[in-house]
Amino acid sequence: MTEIRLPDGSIRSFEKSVSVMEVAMAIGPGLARVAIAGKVNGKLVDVDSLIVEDSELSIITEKDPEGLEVVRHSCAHLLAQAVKELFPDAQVTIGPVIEDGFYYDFSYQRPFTFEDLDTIEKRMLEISKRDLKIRRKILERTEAINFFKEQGEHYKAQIIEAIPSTEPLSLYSQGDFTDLCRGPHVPSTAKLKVFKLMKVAGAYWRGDSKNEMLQRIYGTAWTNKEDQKSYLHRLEEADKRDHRKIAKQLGLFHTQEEAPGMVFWHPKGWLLWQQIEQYMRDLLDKNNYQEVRTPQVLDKNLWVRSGHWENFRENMFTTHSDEREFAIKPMNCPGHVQIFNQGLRSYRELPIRLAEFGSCHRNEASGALHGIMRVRAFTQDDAHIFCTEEQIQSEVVKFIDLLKIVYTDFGFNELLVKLSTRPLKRVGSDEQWDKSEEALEAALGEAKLEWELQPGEGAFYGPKIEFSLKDSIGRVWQCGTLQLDFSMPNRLGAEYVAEDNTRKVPVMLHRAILGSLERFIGILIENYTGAFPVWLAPEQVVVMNISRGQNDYAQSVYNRLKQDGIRASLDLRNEKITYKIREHSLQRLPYQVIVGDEEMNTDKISVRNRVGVDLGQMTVQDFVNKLKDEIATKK
RNA sequence: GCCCAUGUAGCUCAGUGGUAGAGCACUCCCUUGGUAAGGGAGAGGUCACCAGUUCAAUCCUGGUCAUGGGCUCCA
Repeated sequence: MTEIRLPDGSIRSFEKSVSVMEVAMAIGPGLARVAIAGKVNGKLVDVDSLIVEDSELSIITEKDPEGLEVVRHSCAHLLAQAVKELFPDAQVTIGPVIEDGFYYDFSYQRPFTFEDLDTIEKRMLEISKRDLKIRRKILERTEAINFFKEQGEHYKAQIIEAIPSTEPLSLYSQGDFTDLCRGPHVPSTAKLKVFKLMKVAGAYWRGDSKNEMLQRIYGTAWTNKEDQKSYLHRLEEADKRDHRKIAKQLGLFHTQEEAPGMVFWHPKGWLLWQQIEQYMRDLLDKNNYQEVRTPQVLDKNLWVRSGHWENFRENMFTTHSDEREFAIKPMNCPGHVQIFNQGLRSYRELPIRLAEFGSCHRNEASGALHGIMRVRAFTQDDAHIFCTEEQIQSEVVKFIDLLKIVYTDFGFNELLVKLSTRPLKRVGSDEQWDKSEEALEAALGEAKLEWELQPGEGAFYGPKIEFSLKDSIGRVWQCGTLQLDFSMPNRLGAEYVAEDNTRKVPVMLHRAILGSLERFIGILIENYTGAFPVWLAPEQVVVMNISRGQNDYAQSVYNRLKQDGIRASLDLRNEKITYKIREHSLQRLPYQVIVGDEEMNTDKISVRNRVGVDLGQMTVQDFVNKLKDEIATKK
């Protein structure tokens, strides 16, 4: 007797062992038709796998998130099969599920082309139509290795050798194609109908640049056409938001060959930057930070002492003068410690919070650069808090409070938190790491945040908390960070006089809310598609005349707006009003002010907003009040 | 850094082994027009850079630089 408990709580009994599919049949033929996999006691299995003891079972269909994953995984196999049929010399390696799809890495003598992708995709459809049953079997280790070696699949053999001998080795076959795989898979290739190959790219075997470069084919897969369509649509929408494209259209900044990874900020882009910087400056001041400024170039010796020379050297630009070697700062922390070190500090002064809009340079790999999201010269909203161990928790909590305010003000309402612990390459003793990791956990608890653990992802000098935000189309961006450092203050000789008159080393918290201003602005551009809220918009209002007769009046309106601190511009060009409206609309200006004879005669203005709504006539003062209200509330 | 793709006017992009074209933008002229493109004329390019092949290279070949997509989501 085998008792199967279903998700609705009902129990079905079977004479003996029963397969997932048999249970589905027993429930109903409709369910059996759409069954893709089963979840037995929380573990995903194939539909033909046998249940030998009393278990909890849910039948997984296309409607379940797990079902979609299984479909994607099977699509990866379908891709591999198609490639093997078309290019028998290609060796298969791995083919996992990723967000929105899957990929498969192949070893092949030449890169795949877009034409190949087309051919492969057609073959995949064809194989899908063949309705090949997908079958699982378990093999002995040596048997499996020999099987793949005979097939010339040396990567697969390597993979097996790396699998712990305690685990069973399962193989999946569909037609003539067999792949090593943990599974589960859909019961037949016919279940795979909605997929699309997206791109080819090089990828190192096991992600290590010392290994062979494999050919990776990316695909997307869905359980129905509508989902795929909406996914492709989302990609298009994201593409429209591309900060590089919008920045060009709006004249915010540019980059050029002579300065790879560095940004030329244009007047409008710099205005946007300044809004953000000034906003942060005010907030930091209110929260008892003190702003400082430290040198760009510092003697190599200091970087040796700080540990950067050993741990970060490959990312540092260096220079020299006479016989001395210098490095351009990749981080602000050593500089801030130098300020802390001036004079004898008392515990009474702590915490000391030193902030800097610190301009840093890091020599990122050329292939890592990306628009202004990943650059070599960037500015952080950086600060270092020097405090006692007892103060850590409250400082972390205060920081989190501040960070929440900032994200909300910029229009981001969802916060994701990760705690990263000690990496392999690190400085400091294990005791220090224990202590610092515990302190961060405690603070997160106090701030009542949900968080995720990332073991081994900490900085070399301490554990860290990473704060990510979600943008208007659901993309996640990691921006804020808080890193605990028990090590650098000691290395750089920072100390204070404690209450008991002994000398103690302060704890240092590295922290940023926006991260890199460059990247944050990139995120803002994409989040708002360049249509910034009034408080951020580089140009808030344009004043336009209908015709020449109102030139002086338009000029006076413009002057009044400027007097009131509104970022206005004046467009008196000899063009039709429709033409001007179109141009400024494309520039995403929040408001357009139109003045013709009517307005001139009544000393009013006509106001039009960004989405084309005519707000009617009003006085300049009323308009200014409206704008000031929107600026103050950051709408 | 590595793999692939791309680099033509300010922008977006066509195009060809015989030294290049469109639209928009720009300049000038006409037009002074009430809520997303009025009309005309003109100017503008060492076809990323450096070599090579060729009678001839923007186009073919090689290299360099830059940009874009990937490169720790392990059977």
